[in-house]
Amino acid sequence: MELSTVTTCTGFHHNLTRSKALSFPLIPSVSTTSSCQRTSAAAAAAAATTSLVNEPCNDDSQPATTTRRRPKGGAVDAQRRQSKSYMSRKAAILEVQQSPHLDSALQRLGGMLKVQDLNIILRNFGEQCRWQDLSQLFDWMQRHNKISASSYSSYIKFMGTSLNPAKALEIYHSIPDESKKTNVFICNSLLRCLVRNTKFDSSMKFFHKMKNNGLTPDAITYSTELNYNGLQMDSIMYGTLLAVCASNNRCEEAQSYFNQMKDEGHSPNIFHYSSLLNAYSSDGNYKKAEELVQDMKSSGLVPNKVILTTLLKVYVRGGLFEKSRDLLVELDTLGFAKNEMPYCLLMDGLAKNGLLDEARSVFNEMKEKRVKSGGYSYSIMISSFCRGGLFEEAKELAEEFEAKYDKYDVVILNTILCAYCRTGEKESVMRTMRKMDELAISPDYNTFHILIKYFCKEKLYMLAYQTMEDMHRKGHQPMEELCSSLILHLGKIKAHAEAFSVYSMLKSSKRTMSKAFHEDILHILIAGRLLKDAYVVVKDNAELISPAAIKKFASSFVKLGDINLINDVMKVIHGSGYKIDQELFLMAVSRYIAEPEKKDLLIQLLQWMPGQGYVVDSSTRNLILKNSHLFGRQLIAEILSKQHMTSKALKAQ
DNA sequence: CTAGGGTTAG
Repeated sequence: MELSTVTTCTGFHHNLTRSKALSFPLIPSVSTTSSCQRTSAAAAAAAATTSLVNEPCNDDSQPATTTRRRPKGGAVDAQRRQSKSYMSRKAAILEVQQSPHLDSALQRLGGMLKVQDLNIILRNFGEQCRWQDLSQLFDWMQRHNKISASSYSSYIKFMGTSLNPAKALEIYHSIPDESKKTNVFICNSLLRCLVRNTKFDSSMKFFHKMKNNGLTPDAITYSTELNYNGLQMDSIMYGTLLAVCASNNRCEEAQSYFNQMKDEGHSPNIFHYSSLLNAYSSDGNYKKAEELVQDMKSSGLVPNKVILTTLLKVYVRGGLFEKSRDLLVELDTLGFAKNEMPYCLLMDGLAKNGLLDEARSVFNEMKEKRVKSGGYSYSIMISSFCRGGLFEEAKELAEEFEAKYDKYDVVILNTILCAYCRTGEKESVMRTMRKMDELAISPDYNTFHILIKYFCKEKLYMLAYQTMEDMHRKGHQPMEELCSSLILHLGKIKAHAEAFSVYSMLKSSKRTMSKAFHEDILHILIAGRLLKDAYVVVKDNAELISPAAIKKFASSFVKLGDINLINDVMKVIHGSGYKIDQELFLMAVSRYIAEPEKKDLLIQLLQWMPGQGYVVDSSTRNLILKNSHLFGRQLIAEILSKQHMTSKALKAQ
């Protein structure tokens, strides 16, 4: 019955893919390829890639001097001499690195070492986190004037990793050579150090908990470019730092850098004010924001479009919609509201505070004024309508957007896709997916999420499953709720292996998993007779599974599972605290009697039992005795008598 | 060369 859904689903799947030769990476490969075939193909591809990648590595592992350059004639001698000096320096490098008394080692060997040799040692100390030695060596290098730009760069970099930005700044300011101060490597190192150190929760600053937000490359790029131009290093670097803090909601750090730069005698420019203002927007701190704008005005700077728009953002985030509206009017009068940005800020804020009607009227007002839109406002309104449950209106707006504009990115496509999915416009959903494919816009986490939810709603569970597989392959981690509902549906349509695959995807991701999850998949695996997988689930999560489910699993496994694993299963469930009952022992014994060539396993089971406090009951005992010729009468008699003694001892207690 | 906007979430 329920399998008909799968057929429908495959049909739809065909419809979906037939229209074009598809590069759309989201659409699962045609149903003739089973998931496991695809997996092995992927594995083969991966293996091929690996071997390609590894080959040059093998070459590299050969001794470089013998296979690489082979100088001819007189060059050989020169190289030999060079090598000789290099060899002795190399030995000295090692000795300094390994010496327990760094100072005396430097006194003895420092003289023969070149700056680049000392840099090697410096980097070695840094990589080994030998901060004490690192500072000591750097000190020595400074004092003996054996120092290069590369030394500064490395040292500052390691001050970043050892979470000492203050020291890094101190060193940077102590550089005597002006040209070194604008050296691109040194500046990048310093910036990296500072940026890294702003990623710490301000309250936890001294506890050094790293957070990753991927902003470093931008900062490095900025710093690289600005160094080539050699302009106003400090001021601009502070600008970058403030921007980084602001966009990471690091209000306090932004504040402290702002103060620090003032302390150092730099007067903040409009960029610095703007970034700090933006930092205040994250918690809607309008009091501080207004103070800052006042401060800025009294320093002689006139608020420009960016400042006023950012202030609007502060008001919106603070939920001050009266002030926001007034400011928008002001922006408009000043000619600063010619594009949609300030309207977007307000609309989004209104809608997210449940004021959908007001958001709509701002949107209409904006359209009446013929304000230029790049599609952002549509994106905001369509998703707001979806959030508010106004799916028809969302769909109409999506259609309006498609009719009016021809500019797409992954966000607007996700937004309209969501609108069409919520209203169940199958044709429009497919058209949007095709559009994504044609425009070579690759689906992201949200695209997958929207589609999987849609396929589930349409009861196209296999399609939902294939989409989730794709999602997983692309490295996105699906949400637990989505996985759990899909797993239950796959179980119901008897797609047991697929359900288990979804379970495995979630398990391999870093997401948390609710306790009930393991038991849910266990029931599905038992129903699908996938008992080996069920065994793995039980083995790994026995303490999270109820005794009732363990019992169900155990009796299924002992009855129908791999006979070679029955004893292992017994040990695992016993080990988890489950008390094995007589029924289960009887079942196991019956399996072994039916397959006498597994007699060793029966013997092992019977020998294992007394140690765990188990003995067979009389009916199982009789069954064994009746068949003892299959197993060796003598041995059986011995084992059973031992069990009998254990039983007596247990009763006596 | 440093500043401001949107997509999920039952």
